[in-house]
Amino acid sequence: MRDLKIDSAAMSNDLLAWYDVHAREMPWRVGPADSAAGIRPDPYRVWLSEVMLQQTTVAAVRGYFLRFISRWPTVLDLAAAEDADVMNEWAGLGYYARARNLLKCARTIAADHGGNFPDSYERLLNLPGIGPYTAAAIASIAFDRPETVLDGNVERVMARLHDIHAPLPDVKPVLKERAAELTPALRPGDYAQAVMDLGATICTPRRPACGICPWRDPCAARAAGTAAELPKKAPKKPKPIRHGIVYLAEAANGTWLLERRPDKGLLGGMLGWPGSEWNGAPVPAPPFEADWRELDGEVRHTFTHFHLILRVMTAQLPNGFSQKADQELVTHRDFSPASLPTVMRKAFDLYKGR
DNA sequence: CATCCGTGGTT
DNA sequence: TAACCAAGGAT
Repeated sequence: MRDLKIDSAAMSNDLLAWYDVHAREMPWRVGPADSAAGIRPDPYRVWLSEVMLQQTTVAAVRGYFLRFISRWPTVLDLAAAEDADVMNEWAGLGYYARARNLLKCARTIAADHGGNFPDSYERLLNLPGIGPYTAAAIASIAFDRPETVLDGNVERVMARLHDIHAPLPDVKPVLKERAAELTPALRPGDYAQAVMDLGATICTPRRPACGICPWRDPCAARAAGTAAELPKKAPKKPKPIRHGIVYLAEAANGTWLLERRPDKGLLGGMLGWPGSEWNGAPVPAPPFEADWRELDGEVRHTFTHFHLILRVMTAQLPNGFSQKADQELVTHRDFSPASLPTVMRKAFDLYKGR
């Protein structure tokens, strides 16, 4: 097996040359020309975008990022925000622990770091919501430090470049080593984004465009004809089907009864409809006694580790209803389906379209 | 360390 | 349509 170390400088140069021409435009990104001239992006924007991009596509993030930046232009603005405002703005993006940790992190930056992000991998790693990937991404992209990012793109590119057939996630440390060998001392931030752009646009999961890849010559999987089947992954567990019942109660004046879910667990910290537990055989749990009517149809939604089928009940919210601790009466004026997690919005859509 | 944690687009 | 996939982190 040839030693890629010998060619690593040439390879990173080839990739950067490709990136100089093909870098994708993103609202949080400083283009390669400006970056090469020494202009760094705002660390706040890099951090915000990287957290939003965790397990999430660029297309889905773009609008959320622009709305957050518009509403909270600096990390100090975000640190001073109300919890509910941030959670409402995050609604629909998923993985809601990210939003809770985002606020924790912003407040830590404000209280302990004078409003400035630390510029080293180690100190970034200590902040809530920042793991190995995000710490390396911020250190390299915002501060141009030669840290190695390892995300799904980089894993795929390295597995193919070296024709590694051992399955993820066990092989991850090996891929990290291979990636580190290629990380250049010059323009490491651009390099990090270049590898990820390469994975997103050319070295794609299916049907990689090997013919136009800047690394087509050194790629071992291309030579072996195995690129499309890499990286190998451990088989996934089947998703069970769970059932639940939600209760939509609207008062005559248009006020809705909602519940703020506990911070931990599924949809933690988000607003939702009162309802049963979600399991094999849900026990009805109406929030008040009434003549509940079941809507035709059902809500189907798939979470990370289970499928959910919801029955939707409706009744009129009585005048003078006194809510419990975690319940909220949201007036017609304040009610916005967009501030609900998607499964809850689906239940509302079923009601609206009845 | 295995499990938990969303969502929308693509194939 | 069911499965796969995406700029992962916390516990």
